[in-house]
Formats: sequence, C-alpha cells, structure tokens
Amino acid sequence: MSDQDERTTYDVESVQQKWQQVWEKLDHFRADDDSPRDKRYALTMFPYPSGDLHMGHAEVFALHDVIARYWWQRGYEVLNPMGFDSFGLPAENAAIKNDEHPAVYTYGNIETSIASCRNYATSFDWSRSFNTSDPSYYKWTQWLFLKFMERGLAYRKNSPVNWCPADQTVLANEQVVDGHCERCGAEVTKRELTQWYFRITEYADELLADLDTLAPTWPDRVITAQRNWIGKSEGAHVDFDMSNGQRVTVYTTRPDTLWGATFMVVAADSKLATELVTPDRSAELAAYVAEVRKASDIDRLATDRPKTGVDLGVTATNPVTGEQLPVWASDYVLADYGTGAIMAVPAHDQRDLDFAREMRLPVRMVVDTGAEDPAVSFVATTGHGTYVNSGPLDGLTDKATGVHRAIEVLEAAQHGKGAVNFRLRDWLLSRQRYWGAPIPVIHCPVDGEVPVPEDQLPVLLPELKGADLKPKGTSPLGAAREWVETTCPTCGGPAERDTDTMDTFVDSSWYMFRYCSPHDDTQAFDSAKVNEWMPCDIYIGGVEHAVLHLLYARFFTKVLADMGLVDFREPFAAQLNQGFVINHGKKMSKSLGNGVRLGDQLAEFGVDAIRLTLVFAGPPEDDIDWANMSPDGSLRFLQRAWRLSGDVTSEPGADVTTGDLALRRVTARTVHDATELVEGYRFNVLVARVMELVNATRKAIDSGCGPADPAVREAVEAVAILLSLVAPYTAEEMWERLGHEPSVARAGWPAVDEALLVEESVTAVVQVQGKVRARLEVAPDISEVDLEAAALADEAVVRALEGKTVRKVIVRAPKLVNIVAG
RNA sequence: GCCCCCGUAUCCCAACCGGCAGAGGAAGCGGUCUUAAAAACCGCACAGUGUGGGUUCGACCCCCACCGGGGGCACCA
Repeated sequence: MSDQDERTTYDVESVQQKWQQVWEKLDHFRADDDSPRDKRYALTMFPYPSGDLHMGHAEVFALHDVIARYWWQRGYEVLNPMGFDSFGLPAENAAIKNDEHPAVYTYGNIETSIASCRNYATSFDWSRSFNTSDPSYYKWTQWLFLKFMERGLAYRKNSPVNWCPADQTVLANEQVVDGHCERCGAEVTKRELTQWYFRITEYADELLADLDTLAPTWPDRVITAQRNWIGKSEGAHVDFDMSNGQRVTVYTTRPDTLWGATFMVVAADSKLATELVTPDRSAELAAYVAEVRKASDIDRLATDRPKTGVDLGVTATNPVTGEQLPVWASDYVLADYGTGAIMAVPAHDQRDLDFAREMRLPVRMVVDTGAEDPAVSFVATTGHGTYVNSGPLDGLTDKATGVHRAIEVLEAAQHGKGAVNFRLRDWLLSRQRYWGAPIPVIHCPVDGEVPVPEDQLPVLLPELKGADLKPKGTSPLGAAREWVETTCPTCGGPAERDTDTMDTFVDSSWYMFRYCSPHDDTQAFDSAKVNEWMPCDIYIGGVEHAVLHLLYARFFTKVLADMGLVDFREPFAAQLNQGFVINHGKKMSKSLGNGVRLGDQLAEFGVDAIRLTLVFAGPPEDDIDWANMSPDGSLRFLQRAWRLSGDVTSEPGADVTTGDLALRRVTARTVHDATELVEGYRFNVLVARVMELVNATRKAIDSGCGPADPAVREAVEAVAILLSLVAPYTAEEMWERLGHEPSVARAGWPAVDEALLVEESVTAVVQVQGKVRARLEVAPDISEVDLEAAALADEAVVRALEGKTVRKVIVRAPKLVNIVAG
C-alpha cells in the first residue's frame, strides 16, 4: 500500500480482524441484571440455524443493532440476546439424507452462524445464548406444557386435522396457507386423529382486545392480520327443535333474518349429521361424506364450486314461525366453526341462495332493500332495508335494531340468545416428527393420560438417527421401544410414553423470558428478572410471523401472567417488521438462480459497507432490491468519513466553545435530530444526515475554518459516535485516530448545546397569490405584525402588488407571508 | 369479493402541524489533479409529486373516484 493510499483508504479486512479481537476482550455488551441504569430489552426473532447467515439476517441484524447500540450510547443497560430456534424439520430431513443425528447438522450450523454474527459486528450478548434443542431448555418447555395441562389449557381430542402428506405430520391451522403446507408447499389433506391442543380460544377475547393497546407501537398490518385471524363476530345462537326430538343450536350473525329461514344445513363431516340422519338416508350420507373427505382443501376453498349435499330426512321447527324446515348436510358448512350447523336464509346469504337453487328449495325475502327479489335475481341482498314477513320486525328499517329485536324475541321464547363467535381455533401442537420436545405424558391403561412428574424432566429424546427418522405417518419416537415402554407414575404398572413431539412454535413462545435468566437450572425463568427486563422494548422480525409466532407468544404471556409468574400481559411493547432483500424485483431463490450471497458481498465491500447499504436503502419495512443498491458507494462514504479523522489536528478535549459557529451548529442539529430519527426507526434519514455532516466538515477543513479548529474535532467525534450505530469498525477506527481509547460503542451520546439549535436568522418567504416574490432574512422570534410590515415594504412585493388591492394577508411567522390580492 | 398499505427526478429515497417540491446516495455530464486512468476534490444538470375532481389564501400532505403495485382475509354463516 502506497503512502497516498494510506491517507485515503483503510484496509477493510485487517481493520475487521483487529477490532474483533479487541471487542472480544472488552466484552462491552454484556447486560448486567443489577445495573442501576434504566433497562432496555432489544430482541430480534431468533433464527432457525439453516446453514449460514444470509442477506435477510444481515438486514434484520443491521437494523436491530442500530437500536441496541443507540440505547447503549444513550446510557441504558441493554439486554440484547441471541440464540437459536434449533428444533425443526430441516435438521431432521438432513439427518435422514446423510444418515446421521439431527444434532450434527443443527449444532454445526449454529457454530457457523455465531462466527458469522461476530464477524458481522452484531452487539449480541453471547453469554446469554441458548438453543431450544438443548435439554436444559426443552426441559422447561415440557414443564410449561405440564403447567398448561394442570390449568386445563392442554388437552387431547379426536378431530379431523390438517395433514401434510410430504412431511408426514399434522399441522396447525396457522401453518396451512391456501390449502398448502406452509413449510414444504404440499397440498394439505384431512385426517381424523387424536392430538394435543392448547386452548388458545379461551384467550380469544383478550388477545383481540389487547391489540388496541398495541396498535400505537405495532405495525398496522400485524394488528390487522391478528384481528382477522381471531375473527370475532357477533350474532346469536338459535335453538331449533328437530322432528326426532333433538334440539340443535345454530350460530348466525343475522338473527334478524330468521323469518326468512327456509332450511337448515349441518356440516356433512360433523357428528351432528350422523346423529340426525334418518336410517333410510344414512347410506347416502355416508357416501357423500366419503366423497367430501377425498376432496382436498384446495377444492374446498374454491368458492365458485357448485353446492352439494344430502337431505337428512329430518325437519326442524323454526322457533319464530313454527314452520317445518328441511335439514340438509353439506360441505359448505364447516364442522369446527360456530356450532357446525346453520339456519339457511337464501334471500340474504349468497351461499344459501346458491344451495337453494341447486336443491330447488324455497327463497323468501324478509328484508326489502329495494333491489330485485333474490328469488328472481339469484343475487342475495345483505344491506339495510325494510323488514317484511317478519312478524314483530315488520316495518323496521335498521339492521342493528332488527338484530337487537330478534334477539329479544328469541330470549323471551327461550329459544336462543345473543352470542359472539371466533374464527380462532385451538392450537394443535402435536407433531409426528423426531426433532422436537417430547410431550411429557405417559399413557396408562389404568390411569389414562398421566403427566410425567416434574422431577423426571426433561423427558430426553431417545437416540435415533438416519433411517429411523424416516416419516412413516406415525411418530418416529414410537420405534424406540425401550424408550416408549415405561411405568405409570401413578400406579406403577406398565405404560407407554406419548410419542409425539411439540410444534416448534411452542419452543419459540417463551424464549424471550428465558433470556432474562438463561442458565437458571431451577426454573424456567426468574420472575423477578423477567419483570425487570420485560416486556421487550422492541421486537424486530419478519411480517411472516404476524399471526403464528406473535399470537402464540402473546397467548403464552397471558397464561404466565395468570399463573402469577409475570406481572405483564403482553410480551412486546413495540414491534418493527423489516422488508425482504430481493434481487431484480424478485425474491431471491435457488430455483431462480438470482441469489446474492452475503459472504461474497462481505468479502468484496466489508461488513460496514454492507450494513450501511442495508440501513440506508430506505425505510426498514420496505423491501430492498439489491440490484438497485450501491455497496460500493457506501464503502466510498465510509472511507470519506474515516479520512476526516486523520485531518483533525486539535487535541482531544480541546475547548469547543471557541470553535467555528457554523460548523458547530450543523453538528448540534445533526446530533439533536438523530435521537428522534432513531426512535422513529428512520435510519435511512439518519444516515443521510450523517453524510451531510461529513460533507459540511469536509468543506470546513478544506475551505473554511481549517483542520485545527476545535469545531472540526467536535464534528468528527460526533460522526464517529453516530456511525458507531451502523458501521462499528469504521467508527472504532476513527475513534482511535482521534486519540481515544476503545470502544466508541460505549463512548456515550455527544452533548448538545441547546443554544446552538437556535437559528440566528431564518428565511421568510413572501408569496403573492401563492407565488414567491421575495425572501427576507428575519429574526426567528419576529412578531406577525413586524413580519407583515416587512413583507409589504419589500420592493419586489410592492411591484407585484401594483394596481391590485390587498384582500387578505396570511402570516405564519417566521417562515411565510402570503398576500392575497386582486 | 371485502379490508389495509404504498405511487415524488433515470434509479433508491427526503420533504416537520397543510406553507419555497430536494436532505442524502446511485447512475450521468463537466472541471481540478494525473503522462494516462482510478481514487480524491469541486461543480452541473434532472421531477411539479400515478390520473381526474374537491376543500383551502395555499395540497406530495386532507376528502371523493379511478388506475397501478404490495399485503391480509375469504364457503367463518
């Protein structure tokens, strides 16, 4: 390297090497539980260790680090942990392929990822790291399961469930996307199985209501997605007496249209259908159900599919009209929503109308909306209108009143009542796979489902590998006979262990608590410490977890609060979603061959330049198209900033009050604004402002106050500290060249002299008819009267007003005067 | 089909409570330096804010409609 190069650039690779070693020794990001400082908890969704870090990790870690490092600089004690969500299918599939244990793949990848994180200069506190597949962690996952079981929140039931034929395991509703497996994309089918569930529906109301408290600090789309998913609706339960003596309750959001009900439909695959069907129709029903079961969810989801069904042979009495209604079974009614049965009002529900047409059932309009009669138009009407043929509702014109009145009628007749219903279902948590936390339950022929006693936790996974793990539709754990066969903790007789493992979303539903006391082997977490650190002040992650993980973690927190273990009911006070890193307008993928390898980018431009590029690209939530980015430009800027530190000739601690005022103003303004820019997640603007400061400082050195002015030192030190949030290596190198001890990361936020923020004069714009006619330099505290007088006295303004009458003068001191004339 | 977010210069993006459309970067063009090039430094351009209405003294910003892009929900009674 020539002398000239040394003045203009630094060597990225050697600088990275150098500081990694220094930081290792400093250990300056370790969170102290007993610190007297105010505490902050910065959390990023922990990754699944699938190989090495990629561009997506690089982005989220860079964004996350800005906040964590900012908090340190502002004087907070910061908990900034990282670990790995290390149970899950990819490790298991790799193990099958390579005939090895999933731990080999998992822990190898974890090591690689940690090394990459260190190189990437993340400020994580590795002393708190753990992996969900460690027995010391999943012991407590199992313990929590037992606590849920004690509280009646974990239970087993037989039910049709989502089944992924490729992964050979059941899936939660949340893991089925458009009828496909969220993970592998295979078409999901239904199976009747006995599975474990968490009773998340018990918390549906609270999960929904508390979204309002999160709305100011959570992204809109997450709030909306959760609201939709929980799917609260209000209506009524209506009881129908059947011709066979049974009473069947339906759920409806339109009890006001009960007078227009002309038939009833029950879910074909429900128990209710088989109970109701008359003997002469039962064969037909069975055949129909068999056909329905064969159809995949994909087919079921097609809304334009012709309606099908079977007449069950029974009739139901309409509680308000006394009419006898035929009862049908169909697959357009879902067994697990509402009561699995509906009253059909074809005039005012398109689905019912389609079914009525198909089956030639009567259509009776009871709300006259002014539109054509649905019986003729075949278009159901759902809007407001005048009630007709509806007994006590006749003549009403408002839907809400109609609904209210109908519920009163039903309640008086003891044939129904107002009801709310949720779309949210219970969380199916059993999985027929190996690499997860075993469900800590023993099945005894005498005592039934017996929880494993707490002192026998963890229930360790049996050692299986390679071919033993091949999916065969039942849990691989079943093959480990010596593990399965055990004794009943209650009666001591022979019994078998549950062979399913837990959904990995269980593992990730409580890891943020564990970080507060990560190595405590006496409890899942230390409540006092958790209450000290939590809720997390910021949670950063991908919007793909808007419902899944975030809903589950919220549910867990509420249960833990009810158990008295934590004193808050929401785990994440604020949330930020980062966008994707894409390339040439498309998501990066192997099949498209448009992937950008993080390792290559880091090697070419260095860690700081890549971090800077990702942070500067735009608002954090926006996708970043790597093809539009210029890491090269980022590197040039960093070198430019670094060069400033070599130009400073004043000594550390020089008296800045004598420094160049203009530059001092820019510095003060930049540092002052940086605070709200970071706190508003406007990191891209922050970077732009630092660039501005660098430009101003360059100019001051070359053609202004010169390198010896203390204001230059003040400016460059501010640049180093602000850059420490984004480009830790460059900032550290600058700090050292400025004559300071490491680390700049803990240097503290630059002091701002408030007096410097007050401008000595501002430019006021004078408009005539909205057109700018003059600019006046005025005092910032000029009065409206004085400003107006000055404006009207201005030569250019006078000229513009010639021959016109001033009609109105709007004054917004000190920035603007608008004169309306004509 | 219903709901939410976003459309600013060639590109990525700023613009405070409704008050001069431009902070920053990329690409481009020109200059200084250089034998030359790169780097560095200096400078120059480039849009009237997707479209059409409305409110206002004044609209990128608020309201309505439409177009385009992204996302959520969707046979949930």
